[in-house]
Amino acid sequence: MSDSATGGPGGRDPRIRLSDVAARAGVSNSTASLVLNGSGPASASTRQRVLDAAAKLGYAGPDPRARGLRQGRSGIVAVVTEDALGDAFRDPINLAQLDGLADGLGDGGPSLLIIPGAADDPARVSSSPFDAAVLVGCGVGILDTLELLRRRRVPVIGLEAPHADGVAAIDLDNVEGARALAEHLRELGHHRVGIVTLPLGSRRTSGPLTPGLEAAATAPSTRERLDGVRQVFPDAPGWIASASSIAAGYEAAAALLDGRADDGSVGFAGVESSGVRVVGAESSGAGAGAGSGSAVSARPTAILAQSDLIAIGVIRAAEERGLRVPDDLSVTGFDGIRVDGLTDHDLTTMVQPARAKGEAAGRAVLAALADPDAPAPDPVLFRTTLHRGATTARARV
Amino acid sequence: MSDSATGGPGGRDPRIRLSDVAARAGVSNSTASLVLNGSGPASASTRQRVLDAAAKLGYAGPDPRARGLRQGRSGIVAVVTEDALGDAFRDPINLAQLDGLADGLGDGGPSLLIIPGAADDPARVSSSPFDAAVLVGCGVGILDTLELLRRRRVPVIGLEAPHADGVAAIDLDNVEGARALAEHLRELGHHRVGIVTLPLGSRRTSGPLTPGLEAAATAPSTRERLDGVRQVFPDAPGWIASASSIAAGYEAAAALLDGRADDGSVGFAGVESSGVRVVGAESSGAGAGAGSGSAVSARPTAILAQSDLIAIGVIRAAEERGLRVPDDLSVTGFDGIRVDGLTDHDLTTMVQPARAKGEAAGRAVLAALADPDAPAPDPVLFRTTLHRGATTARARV
DNA sequence: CTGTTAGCGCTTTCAG
DNA sequence: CTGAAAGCGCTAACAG
Repeated sequence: MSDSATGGPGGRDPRIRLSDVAARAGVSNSTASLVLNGSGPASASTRQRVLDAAAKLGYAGPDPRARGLRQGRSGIVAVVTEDALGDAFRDPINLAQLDGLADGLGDGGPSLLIIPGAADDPARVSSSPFDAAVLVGCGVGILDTLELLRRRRVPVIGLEAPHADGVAAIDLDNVEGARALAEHLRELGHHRVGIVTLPLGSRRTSGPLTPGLEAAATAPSTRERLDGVRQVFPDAPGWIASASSIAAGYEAAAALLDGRADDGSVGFAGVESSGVRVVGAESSGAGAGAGSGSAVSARPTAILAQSDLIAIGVIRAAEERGLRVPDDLSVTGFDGIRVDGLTDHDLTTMVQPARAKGEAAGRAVLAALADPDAPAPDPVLFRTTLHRGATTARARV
Repeated sequence: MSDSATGGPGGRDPRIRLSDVAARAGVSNSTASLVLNGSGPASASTRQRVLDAAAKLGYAGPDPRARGLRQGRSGIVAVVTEDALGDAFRDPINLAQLDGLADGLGDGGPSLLIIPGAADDPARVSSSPFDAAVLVGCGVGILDTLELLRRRRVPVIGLEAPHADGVAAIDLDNVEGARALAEHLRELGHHRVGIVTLPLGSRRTSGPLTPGLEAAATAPSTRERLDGVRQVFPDAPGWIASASSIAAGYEAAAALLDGRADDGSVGFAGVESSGVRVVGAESSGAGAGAGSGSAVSARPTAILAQSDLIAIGVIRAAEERGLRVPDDLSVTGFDGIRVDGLTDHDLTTMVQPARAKGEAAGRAVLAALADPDAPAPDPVLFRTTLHRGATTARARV
């Protein structure tokens, strides 16, 4: 009875160690370790004595730090995002992916360490222990970070991240999805379409989509979705949303519908950028006669939004201007988040298997951990499926 | 030139260690450590040699596991939730808190390890290294986990979590907020009000709010908000939502508006639970005459929802039944998430400083880490403020 | 079946 | 200003 362990909990005594348990049970450290981990044979009596001692002392289990050092792994997987935490997970599609990732890692599997803002502070990945890293939705702003991860000899999985040497890629067929959506609109007779893109890179600037900016886009999904649209509508004007959010979509659509997309980009109806200010239907009433050519009916008849949240914002902006969706304006989204009562509309969109992508990433992590010497596997490509909702209709001439 | 370090990156060679750097620089381990951490004086030339060696070898910095073991801390803070990941962060209010927490921990501060589903699997907290734990939005399902955390001698911060010995509490004045909201409705002349609550405990059951269930509610915020309402409307019937989501709010409101809240709970207008089926205005048309007493106008004139997401679902259910908000039905929320275009309505709600709460938790973590021997500080109480939106109006008699 | 021994990679006294 | 040595708490070989 010389120890005070049976005293009240929460004391200031140091944490109970394995050696304390072993001593009390009258066995060696290693025996205690074997018993507590179930990783070795032990006689029933020894076993019982160790377990009793552990229970009596309130042993919390092996210190994860020490165990991690010894075993060379920490049971942690890092989730690295370029953006700040709030920005990265505001869009439910990312949460769905994260959910899938947690599932894919399994029940007893590693836990998730969130490392946001890697673009601004690459060194963050150097300070915490983890056995693998998953890059989610990153652009090239992540490359510095990637270099550090390589030095750490940590397997890296990219979820719609830039392809790079040694990175196991989980991809989405954004190009085909976006192309199909655009094709859908063309089949409905739309010619004047506008685009609202996701941010082009890590710098969250919004504004008109100029050819220069478009060429320099670095965020993989943004650029791929843009590429898909360009196969159908090579000249459609666009606006860059500042984020994947309803508010950003609203802002962008307002700009597009009010005809502010003529700053160097190709305007609607083939209007050259000759200083002609293209005016939206509801904006000022006058001013639609000064064009250089044919019927300058500037307003788009359809808008392709690069995410569902953006699309909802677009719809709101349209309706606020007295445009009915889809009668006056067709709107498409991307992602297929279950809009869960966000809006009355059944959005036409490309549904992506976000959860499955996350799970695939989880499996890729486990595979890499199981065999660290295996080369990076081939990219896994997930496909989107078109959901024909009620926000697209035949263009009225 | 006997080493192969200048060869291509990504090789299968083991990670570079501090001793490799020290050896190459021709200094001892300790000197190299001092230089690389800037934690000790060194002559300019030594310093330079070490840095050169590190750069040349591509040293990734000290192994966080080893450093953690040695220093007794890991630079990780656990965020523990009772629910699964997706459920826990679907409501933006929780993301806002998390954002605040990340901020409160500061730039060079610890990273966040997400440990969801603690109610189902308390042992998860034993397998990963962390220096402190933040319990967010937990009920009593967390108590087993809490016991493990205590054994680990880890400081614990509770964000609207059950009060317990040694837990630094960051609270919200839910009682007063809910009371004020109810009072607001009463001042507007409402008597027949319905309640849609958050889940009562870790078991996500939805259904009518019976006195028995109400008495046994364990989730702190649910129960406090309920207590606040009860100060004003002691007998108002209610329905338990299955989650804080639009869909759950919709379901619950549908039940309430269709008069399904009479299963043992007190019905509207003082109708005793005598087998009388209270029928909503729009449901079957007939059936309103069989009551035992005065004018059985069963439909509530106001609904108090325990979260904004739920409130949005309530509004949708109401509108779908031909009820105008607020003319036919007043609806209040709770939280004050910026509804960011989710709905046309300007929701009457109690705004809570979610970000500030998270920041406070972050500061509490840092304080506890700085002085582990300090006793748990007094609870910090944040207050809500009433936002009078456009979803409440005077009751029409 | 159990004990002894040797580290995992790093930081931190303490001497020189 | 630098080096030698100790050890964080645990597990994994290897003996007994």
